[in-house]
Amino acid sequence: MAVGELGAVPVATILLRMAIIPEKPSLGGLEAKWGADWQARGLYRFDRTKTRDQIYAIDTPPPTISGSLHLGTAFGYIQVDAIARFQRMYGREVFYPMGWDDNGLPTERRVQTHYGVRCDPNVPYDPDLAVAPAGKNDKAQRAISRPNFVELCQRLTEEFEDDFEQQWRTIGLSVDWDLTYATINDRSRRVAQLAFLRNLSRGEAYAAEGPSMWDVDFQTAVAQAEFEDREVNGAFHKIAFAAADGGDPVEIETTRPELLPSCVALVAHPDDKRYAALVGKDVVSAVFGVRLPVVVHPLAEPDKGTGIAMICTFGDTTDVLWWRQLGLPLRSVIQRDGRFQAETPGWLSGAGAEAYAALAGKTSQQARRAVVELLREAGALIGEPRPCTHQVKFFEKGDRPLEIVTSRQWYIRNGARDPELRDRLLAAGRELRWHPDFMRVRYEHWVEGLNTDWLISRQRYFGVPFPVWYRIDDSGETLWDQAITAEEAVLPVDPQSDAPPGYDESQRGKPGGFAGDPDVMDTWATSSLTPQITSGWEDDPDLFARVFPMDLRPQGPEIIRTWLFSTVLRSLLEHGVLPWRNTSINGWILDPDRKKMSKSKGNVLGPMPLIEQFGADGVRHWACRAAPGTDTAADPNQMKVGRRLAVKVLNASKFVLGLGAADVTAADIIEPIDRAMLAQLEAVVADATEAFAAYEYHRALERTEVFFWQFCDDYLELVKMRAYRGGADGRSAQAALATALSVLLRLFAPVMPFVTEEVWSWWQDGSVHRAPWPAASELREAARDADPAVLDAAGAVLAEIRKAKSAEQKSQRHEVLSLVVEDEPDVVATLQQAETDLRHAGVVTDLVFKEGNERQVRVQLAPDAVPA
RNA sequence: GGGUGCAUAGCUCAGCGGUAGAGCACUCGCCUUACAAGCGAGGGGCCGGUGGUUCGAACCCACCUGCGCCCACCA
Repeated sequence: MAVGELGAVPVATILLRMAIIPEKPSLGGLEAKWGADWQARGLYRFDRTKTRDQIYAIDTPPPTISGSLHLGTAFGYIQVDAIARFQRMYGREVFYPMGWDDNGLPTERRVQTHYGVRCDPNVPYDPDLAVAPAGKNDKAQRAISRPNFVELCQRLTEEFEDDFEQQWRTIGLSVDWDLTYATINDRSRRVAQLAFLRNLSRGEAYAAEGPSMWDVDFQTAVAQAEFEDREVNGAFHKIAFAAADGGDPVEIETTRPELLPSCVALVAHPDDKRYAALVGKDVVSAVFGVRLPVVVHPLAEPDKGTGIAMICTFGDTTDVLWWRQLGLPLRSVIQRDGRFQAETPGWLSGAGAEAYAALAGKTSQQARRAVVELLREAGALIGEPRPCTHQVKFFEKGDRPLEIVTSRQWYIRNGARDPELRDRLLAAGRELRWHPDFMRVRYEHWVEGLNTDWLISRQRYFGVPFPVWYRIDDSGETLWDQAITAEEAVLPVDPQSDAPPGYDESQRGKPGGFAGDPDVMDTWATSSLTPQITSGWEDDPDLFARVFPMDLRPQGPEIIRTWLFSTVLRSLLEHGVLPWRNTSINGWILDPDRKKMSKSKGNVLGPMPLIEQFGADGVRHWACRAAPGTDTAADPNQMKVGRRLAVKVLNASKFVLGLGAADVTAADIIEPIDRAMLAQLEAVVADATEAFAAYEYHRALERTEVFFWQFCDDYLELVKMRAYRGGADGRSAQAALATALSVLLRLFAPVMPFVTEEVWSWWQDGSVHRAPWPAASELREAARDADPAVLDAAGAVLAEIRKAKSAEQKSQRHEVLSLVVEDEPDVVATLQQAETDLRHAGVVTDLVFKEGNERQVRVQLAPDAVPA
């Protein structure tokens, strides 16, 4: 990308117009003032006449709609906004939509607690249902119909969406609010169903009956990406199995004795000599008396437990693997509600069947105690259970361990069982540009570690339904393998209320009729399509051609395996290309104790109170000081820094623009120190531009900020008097100051949009956010042949003068009677070019330069005035 | 168990092969015609540990320690 060659300002352009400066400039109220102005002007509205090469398209993460905006969320979005603002000023038309992730479980949960209701699909729809927010002590949840429940979900999310939009505007996000979408709206449901049907027709999506991880509280299947391990207390139980041929009993250890009735085999490692003689023989399970084979498998670990384990259907995912590979029978007893089935399983009889009566209807926990008691009575429990802690899989939003339940579910192929697809996904990960680059390996490890296809169906209510129905044969049996799919043109559909093609509603649930698919899609099955949703895929081909594939996907590190991965997958399957060229991964926000902020820890800081205190620019500055992917402490002390900078911008601008000369031009810049300052600024522009273009907004800010403080402390102090005085050399300072101010405001604009816009409005037409990004060429002419050392050398001498005054505890306006500066000849020659400014800035009466070997500055202060 | 990132001043972080930096906090000054929500000056560091590469290491390599995050088949 060519850097810094846009928008050169002709030399003769008038730099300093009449400025209208408020009496007392202040940061107060800038968010409201400019937020409303930008909205009224449509400043960030996307211009869709631009072509793909002129456009910069961002696939903004749709935040989950919750009660209040989290500082960590704001942190990431601010960084992206700085990039968006840079790209816009740099000449790209920015496609910057915002979405709301409002489908799925979090919303259902909120509706349940907010209104005190629960969804019961058997309850009829009530068009006049009146609900009010539940009181604190309302424990009972009223059962309402699915359509009523979904309506409440939509009502609640709309309230939150308005609130969120207001907060984002206050933070200064430059998104185009006309492009807002929600993951549950018609467009999103249409895209999700359309993409699913395409996957289905190409064989990439399929339904299968089989064991899957199941949350017994939510009563839904969950996907691999949503598991998490938690440490729980458990115990090893040593259990004896009798040998069927009357030989020695076999001892196994298990943390889940309640699964004993589900045991289908014992397994040992093929090389384990201890059990070699047993293999191929049968054993009999304790208490339940079921005859079971002893089998071998390489995944059995000789050093775990007793080295021989029981295989149950199903205790963990290894059981599933063994069950599949060894062709074992299915003996599940745990139902979808997490309880042991009421009827006695068919494989139990006699004493085993009697024993089962003690388990029927119980939860896993209750059944465990019952089984331990039965084992103890039967003398099959060897010793007492040994307490231990171990990792158990939970649904990340769940409270009880996941069970494995057999059910019919929808899947999308993700490379877990397809090496060719896996390789394509890995290649895509290498092609994508990651910021920072080390985040790439998280993606690679996830793809390499996948072991099941992506389970996309959920047995929930508020989500995108599968656009599928099933025939019911004449005997009333639902034919699950005979799916009727919706026609693309009519999407979105709800198979619970719409009839499939060729049927009418009266045939629902009847022999010879149809049944709608009862499930909804996992939220990621929709949000993996955000590029397609926003870019008008299939419905607006003109827009699609202009923005897809997009430029940037910003997001958090924890959802690389879900959102990022699934978006790449869907795009690869549907379009054969990456959905975007770059991804930027933000870091975590930690509280000042270095712990990750989370609601459960109660250490969450809201961004709005901080904006009250430090201004949006202050909070934005804090966020933009952090490198992409780097964790940052939420330290209000650091936000003071940004606020201070914003105030400084205000005051320095007031000084420069208050000089009042209306007609200076770049041709007026003649003084060496003025040209030196602009030469240094030229380098700043080049560096900042390069950094921004490489997604290193923090480097751009740092470089600009360091320059700006030096500009204020040294250059501005040195030339102040000359600028006040006017005349040819005064005009030089005025022109240089105006030039620098214009450039600096634009360099700061992406990070601090409010204060820069405020100052810009004092003396420029239009918005700073649509002004051209400063180009090095703007400064090159004025800075030609400059010696940048003049400014540094003069600044160093000024520092010596200040030091002397400080040491004597005198004011900086105190007169210096005599200043003698000795240095090497070329340095002296350089310094002489700034002599007048040095005299004025230091209040020096007598200044002498001497040539010598090393720097020596002698400062003699005037005596205190005798009080009159 | 594997992977990955971090470890520099009291705090938050830059620096990533050539004499230790910034901001905050702290100390001492200063009403100075942009700014007292300001300005100036100052104190403060065996750059986590141990080895190695190099003329030279905060920086490169190896190992170790501590913290965070991601993943793993968890009997």
